[in-house]
Amino acid sequence: MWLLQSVRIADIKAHDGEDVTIRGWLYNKRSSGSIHFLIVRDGTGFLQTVAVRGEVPDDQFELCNNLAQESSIVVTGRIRADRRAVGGFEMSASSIELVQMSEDYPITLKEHGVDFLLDHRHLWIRNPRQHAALLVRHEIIAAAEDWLRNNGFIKVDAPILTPAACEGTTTLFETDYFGEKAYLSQSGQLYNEAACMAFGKVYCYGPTFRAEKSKTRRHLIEFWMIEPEMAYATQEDNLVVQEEFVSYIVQRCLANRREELITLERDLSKLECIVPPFPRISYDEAVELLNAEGREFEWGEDFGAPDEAVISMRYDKPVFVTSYPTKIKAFYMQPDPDRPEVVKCADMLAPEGYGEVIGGSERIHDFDLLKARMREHDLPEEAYGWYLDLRRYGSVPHSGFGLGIERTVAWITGSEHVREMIPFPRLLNRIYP
RNA sequence: UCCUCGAUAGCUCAGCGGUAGAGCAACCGGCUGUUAACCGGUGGGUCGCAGGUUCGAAUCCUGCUCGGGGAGCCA
Repeated sequence: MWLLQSVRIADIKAHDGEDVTIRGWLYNKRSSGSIHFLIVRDGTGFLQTVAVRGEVPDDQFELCNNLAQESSIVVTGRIRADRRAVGGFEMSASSIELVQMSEDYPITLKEHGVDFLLDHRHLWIRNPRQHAALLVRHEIIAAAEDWLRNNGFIKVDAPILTPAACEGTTTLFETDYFGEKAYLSQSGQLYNEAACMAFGKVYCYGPTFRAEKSKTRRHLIEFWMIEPEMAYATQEDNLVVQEEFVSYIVQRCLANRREELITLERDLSKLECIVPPFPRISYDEAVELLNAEGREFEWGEDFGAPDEAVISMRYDKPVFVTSYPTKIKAFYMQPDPDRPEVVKCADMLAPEGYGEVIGGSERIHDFDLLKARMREHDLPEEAYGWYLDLRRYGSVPHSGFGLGIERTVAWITGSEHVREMIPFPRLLNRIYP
């Protein structure tokens, strides 16, 4: 019964004046002859404990001389407010019990290189900044699921092993499925479309895999996506849902993870203004804008990262870029009936240059049109028979989108790189630890 | 795949033709209010790998390997 009896450092303020026991690890130590300052972490926070010679048993005081970083210890003592302690509270220790002595913990409090830290990711996640970012990630996922649940979406998960590509045929991880080829999922969307015809509003949350040789601060080989899909929803409905959804997530992080955002030195004013409605700009307007900025961009090309940055930097909220050319978008996107050369879609670009966090569209609901588009894209009809069925039995206009979790975490935490936004990143040529 | 930068002590780096350095970490000692504590001492390196130039290479040249940043690719 340790877990239930222990006090969590996160709740320490409620125990001012009480004797409590903390079960944790030694984050750092400062010693001064007859006094030791032990900074203990327990997974929920950090607490300075003070061990004074004479106030703890002598053998335990001597133990502190040799106590190494990340040794596991159980500390008991009285909690009291003290301005000299980071966090405003500290513990006067009465007993220090060693669980296991750590030896030569590799990650020191000084600077380290990226390669070294990634090789020690299993330990790096104990670091305060990494810890804070992953707590924000947790909040983002919880907030997203709460919003969807509260708005009538049913969680219907999609398979990871799939018989055919959801999108283009490049960049898939191939595996063997009892003698047949199978691929790791790139999106749960096609299955979501089936599910939304059964449940109305659905979502899936899971990992997706891209075998792209991308080496940028915005790309992971394995990343997580949350994908809502709605029957009888137009692209206009889709955009309203997206701005409500994303605003809720941001405001929840501000409310519940303010301390972590402060640890990460995030400028909170940049998040406080994230409320609906979000600005919208059409692809056509974006092209004009880029040319006005001197980037020589031709209609029909896809935006590169620098182009997205130019567009998003003009706004202090996420911006929707709508109506992309049909040619550069996925086969299932609904062409605009008045202008078939563009589709009813939108990418949501996060502010401050964080790039695309959402891609969404209205899907084609007409059987013949979908079949024609699949032929244009050379997709094997036999693998997509079930998908075409959805246009055969009660097809209706429907829309959906996918939110990339790690890019969203990077934006909300104000972080440089998505690799630190997931506990164990899979990167180009890196699958350890 | 392309451009670009890099690889020296456990870590972060300096040294850039004349036989290897610092800070931190480790270990020993000192200190009753530290905040990446501080002060003194000790140990620790085939200078990524393979060739070449040179009297002499961590240092210059070539190739390779690995990594960073960027581009491309990328709902």
